[in-house]
Amino acid sequence: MSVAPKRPKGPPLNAMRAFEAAARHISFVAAAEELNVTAGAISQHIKTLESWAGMPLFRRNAQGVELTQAGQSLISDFSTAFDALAEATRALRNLRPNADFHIAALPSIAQLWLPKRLGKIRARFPQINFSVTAMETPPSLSRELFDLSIFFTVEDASTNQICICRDEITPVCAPSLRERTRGGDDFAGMTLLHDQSWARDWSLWSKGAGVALGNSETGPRFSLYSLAVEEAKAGAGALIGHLCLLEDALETGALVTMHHMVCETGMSLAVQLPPASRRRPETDEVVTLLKG
Amino acid sequence: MSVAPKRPKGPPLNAMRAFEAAARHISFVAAAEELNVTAGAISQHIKTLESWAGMPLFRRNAQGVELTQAGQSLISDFSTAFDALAEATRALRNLRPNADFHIAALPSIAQLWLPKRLGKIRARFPQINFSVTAMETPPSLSRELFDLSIFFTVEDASTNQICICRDEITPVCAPSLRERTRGGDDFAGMTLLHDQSWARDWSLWSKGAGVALGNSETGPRFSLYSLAVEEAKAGAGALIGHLCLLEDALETGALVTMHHMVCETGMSLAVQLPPASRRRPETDEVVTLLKG
DNA sequence: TTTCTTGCCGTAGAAAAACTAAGGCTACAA
DNA sequence: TTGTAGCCTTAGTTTTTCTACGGCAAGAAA
Repeated sequence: MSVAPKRPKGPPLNAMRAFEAAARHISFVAAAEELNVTAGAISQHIKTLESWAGMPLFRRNAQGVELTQAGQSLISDFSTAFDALAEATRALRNLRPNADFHIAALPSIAQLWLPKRLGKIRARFPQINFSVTAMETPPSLSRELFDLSIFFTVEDASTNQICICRDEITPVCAPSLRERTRGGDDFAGMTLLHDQSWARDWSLWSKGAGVALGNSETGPRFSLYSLAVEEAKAGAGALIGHLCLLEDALETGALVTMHHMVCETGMSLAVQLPPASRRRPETDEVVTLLKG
Repeated sequence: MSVAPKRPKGPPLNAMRAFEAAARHISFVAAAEELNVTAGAISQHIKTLESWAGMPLFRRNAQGVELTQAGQSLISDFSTAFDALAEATRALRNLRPNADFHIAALPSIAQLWLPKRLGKIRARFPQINFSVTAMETPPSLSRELFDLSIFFTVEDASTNQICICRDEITPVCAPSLRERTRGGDDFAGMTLLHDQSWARDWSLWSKGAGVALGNSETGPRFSLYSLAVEEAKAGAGALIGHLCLLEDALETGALVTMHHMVCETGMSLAVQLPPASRRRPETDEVVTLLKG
């Protein structure tokens, strides 16, 4: 007879969210990072959903996943739904008058560029808690609860993006080291300091400036740019300076430029905002203070 | 410095779902029923959400809840979001070729009216599992995973509603009891059987037919109409018969009508369908078989 | 070839969330 | 006054969810 006693249950919401994130990134690890869990958790969620649906949604390859036909067909419905849910979440959060203001930024920006501006912003909005989350890749502002993000990106015409300054690079070092190469092009004997995630910087500048380097690959690597900056200040060698990140150090003389050639990387330090409908009321003023 | 290490977390999804349901029904109990949990669970979810938001969303009165200003302002965003999510869920479920087909129906309809039709439907779609869930109030077909519902409702012009027949009532009893009142209006000495949720039936008919009843309130009450029907068959007394539910019993002679007056209740036995975009492909044919 | 790296899987145990059950309170109606 | 309807709270249990860690396969690098 099969008169079921219970209402038919939908799949677990968290599993759906995991699927949506994984489908958007086409990667379990990326989804895991976005949701602040381990990849194993995502894997389990997806499996739950697949068993609920009765068919696989991802094809697992050794070097990554891809969506199956079935998975493909769901992505737009799910994205729409979770967009709407993010909107609702934002509405919920914005009920609170002085909710925390969340900023996402590249670690180097968070450490070297932001503090000075943040001071002014805090002074302007003393009742609001500003919190800064450092991360390597920009979060989706339509999904996550960040009120703005600051990263190096290529400029686009979007009105949600406010460009602060071009990313310009040139070698810098401690004053005590400068004399050796003053005016000349002799980097051969110099220790070159590298940032892990900006490994191409030295060769980029070398090419742009037309200056030959002994070997642009060798030298200590740092996982955080600010560590490399500290080493450079201590006289450990030459560093490719991103000028906008070194305002303070150059101003105080803790670091000095080593060459007159300055190259653009093609990126810009830019503020990214959520869609207009979802912004916090303080946003515009905060942006103004960031620019100033 | 307040450099937060973790990404800002949204509120728990289940709490949001609970809020949405509670806000839609303006009742924790109704929400609990829809979500198949206890009211206590809803209460906690709402509390979680309120503490996340930092302000109350419901005002608790002794005889029910009402939304606060803040709660009011959220309802449309949340409804939109969960509508979209329901859509996505449906898409997910419809991936499976022969997924179960879920029917919601009033208990009396499920027991007395549906079985005969369901037999034909099962014969037509042998590979599909049809399951029937009995409930007192129609589910929201845009939220829950039912493929159609069958209830007594007032007719409306909606294309999602297919009217099967008018609800007509007249007293019935076992043949052995009929002689006493044959042709006459003497219900005074008769035991009147009542259905709990159709308590007004006897007085409705009495008024419509112009027949005085000794006391239309007294007599055994049954929580399920089909129990009352069984009692009536056994000769326990007179029952207000809903003709469309008694086709079988009248045909086989297990019950007979007691009076020539038949009243309409103003309701109709009607099939309700989900929005067109979300229907199962089998739906139209199933409806045809239900009508036939 | 061998070794490294990346990204997913699986499992076991731990942590957190969600749920139920039961008792209580308030307001309204009979 | 009693009954009923609704919601609340708390405690304890069940279920879900997550982490940690070892494994495996494929491509890249040595």
